[in-house]
Amino acid sequence: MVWEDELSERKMRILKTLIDDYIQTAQPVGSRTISKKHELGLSSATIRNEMADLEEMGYITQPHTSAGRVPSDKGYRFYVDHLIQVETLARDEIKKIRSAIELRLNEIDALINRASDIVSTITGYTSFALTPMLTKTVLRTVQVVQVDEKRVLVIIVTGGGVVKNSIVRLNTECTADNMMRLSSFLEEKLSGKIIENIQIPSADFISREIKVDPGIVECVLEGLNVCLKGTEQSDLMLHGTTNLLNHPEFSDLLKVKEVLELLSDKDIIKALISSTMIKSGLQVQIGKENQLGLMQDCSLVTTAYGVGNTDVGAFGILGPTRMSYAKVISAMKYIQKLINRESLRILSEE
Amino acid sequence: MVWEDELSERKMRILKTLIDDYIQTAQPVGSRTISKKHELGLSSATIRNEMADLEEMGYITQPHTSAGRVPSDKGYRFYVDHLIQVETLARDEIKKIRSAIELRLNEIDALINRASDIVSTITGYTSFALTPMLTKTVLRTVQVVQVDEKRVLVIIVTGGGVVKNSIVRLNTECTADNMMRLSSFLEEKLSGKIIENIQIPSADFISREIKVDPGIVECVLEGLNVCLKGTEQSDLMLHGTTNLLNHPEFSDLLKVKEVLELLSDKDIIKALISSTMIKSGLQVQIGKENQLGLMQDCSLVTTAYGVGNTDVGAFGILGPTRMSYAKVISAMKYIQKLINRESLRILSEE
DNA sequence: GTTTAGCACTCGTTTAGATAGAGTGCTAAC
DNA sequence: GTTAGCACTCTATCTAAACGAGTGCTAAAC
Repeated sequence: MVWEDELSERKMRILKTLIDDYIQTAQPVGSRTISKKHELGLSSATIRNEMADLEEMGYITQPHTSAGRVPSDKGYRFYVDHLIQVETLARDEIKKIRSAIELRLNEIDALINRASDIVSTITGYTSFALTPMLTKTVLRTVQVVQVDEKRVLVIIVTGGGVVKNSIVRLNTECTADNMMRLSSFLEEKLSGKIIENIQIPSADFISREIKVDPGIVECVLEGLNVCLKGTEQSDLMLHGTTNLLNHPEFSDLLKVKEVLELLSDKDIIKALISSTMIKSGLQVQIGKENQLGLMQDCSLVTTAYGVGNTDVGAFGILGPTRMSYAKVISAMKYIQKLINRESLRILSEE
Repeated sequence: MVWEDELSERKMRILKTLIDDYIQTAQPVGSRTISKKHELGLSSATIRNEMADLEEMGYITQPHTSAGRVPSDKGYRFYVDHLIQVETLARDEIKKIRSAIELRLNEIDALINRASDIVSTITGYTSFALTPMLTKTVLRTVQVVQVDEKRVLVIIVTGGGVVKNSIVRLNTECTADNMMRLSSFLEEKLSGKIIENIQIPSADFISREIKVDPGIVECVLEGLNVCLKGTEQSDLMLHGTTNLLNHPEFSDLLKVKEVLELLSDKDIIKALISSTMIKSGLQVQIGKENQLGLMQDCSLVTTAYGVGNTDVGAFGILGPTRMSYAKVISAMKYIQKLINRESLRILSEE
């Protein structure tokens, strides 16, 4: 096995040209094509020799003897790590993105939804987004509201204007006055705190403090807990699922079905994305690098977004291994920057 | 053109046999197949004659000269209206349905979601459901809650335990006391009423009545309106989208893409279903009978569900024209009955 | 030593023609 | 009215041949 450093300048140029061409055409690329279409000033024979080397090193492969070469996962990896030149987005693409993001939406979920949508239409692949975990934002308000004699509604408003609520059934009746006292007690003790740091006082303590039946307090706290738990779950959004079908690698119906079925299982996709959130910054998973056996012909480009220095969610795009990495990466980076800015505005106090 | 009444007993039997067979095999059915596989006691030649008649009358067609016959839309229509024998569900299917529906979910949306899911797995087609319009249920509670100096949260709880909320920004600061008065005023005036009958009092009137700045009242009422509007919108749920791909009529990738794209446009599907909600009871739209050009090879079986006598939502299944109507219809009827019963429990006062 | 032209060879793809088979309509007999 | 028989039609499948893109190797040129 030869070291990557030993890839000569020329080999790298040839590899890049080959991958660029393959990304465009989806057809195995021959030596003649490379020497003709792209001005390297080399004959096809020379390129043939170099390609034989590249194949031996594992960067490219031959589908069969008399076909051109196709990049391997290792080839793509090298391409993404060293050869890619970041594309600048077209002016109208930038405009599209900006106008979509800068609509001054007041809900963070809507913002993320929109961002995911735009990134899928611009790249032409499938995009997904994980709405933010709100556990790192502040709790703005807690309120307990009576619905009828035996049911109350617990509501919290988090930073980002996201509202979570939960209806709980009490085992004994409760007066409006009691509820009010409980409500303002919780409001006073909890609002303004970072959600994940919140320690809910014990039901007994509260009960003594404000003279409300402990059973009732217990139930309400349970509802509150559900609300707080709700801030941990983030929703998955998908856009442009059918974009996959535009690419020849999905011309096999069986494969299409497999992938679409996989995509409709939100839990799997969530797990897949969450796992990439550990490292921050943009990440590219090429082919078999991702965990899912069924998606070995796909690549995943993901990035976390956040507020200040804390990542709260992630989004990314899914496409065939032969994807236009340059374009995808540049679009993602740009959108991520905008999201970070906007979410800062929404999630932190204005 | 011959009248439908003139279809002889024997022609009807042949038509039914043909459609039954075609539904199973998806292959054009020949005269020999009919005479052999199914005991009509007639030779293929006789059946050929009858089939020629049926073709002339428009119930069946020939894809090409030397192929068997295939039911036309008209044929399916006659089949559904007159020939179908309602299938009884298998015992384990009934069990599946019952245990899914009778989980005693407390939110109507979750119930509908589950029902839609189960109907898609049982039939093997794609199912969709429109969550109920809640405008005909009572408003249980209205509450106005202060989030910070300049923002308040308006919350309503409807019958069925569905909570809608809206955050509004005030143009002037507001005291907690004012909010409280406004909140209890609205609660007193509006709660207990059927939502669609609610007439919101004018801001001026309320302002005079409880001595709160009219600008503030105005803003809050706007939020309230958003909440009430929210009860009119029903959500669309889809299940088993990829089931479509199991059927040979969707072996063409282009068609698959078209249909999937159509399905991902929720507004179009909503409109499609809503239009069938006008008539109550189970409805079957066969082939070109539906409005959407792209879905001319599909059939739609829909039914409204409701509480008591008022329909509040709809659900249904989408499959190829060659679908197993008997099975679908029996499953749908059964589930509809269960939903009606359950939703009555959830939506009306207990 | 590197590059290139030339050539034989491989192997998948396309094309055309032949074949098989399913199904029909019609006629004549039952 | 029903059925057996037969000629005919048309599609789907199979086969073989031609095609062509691309390679590796060798020997000559730079």
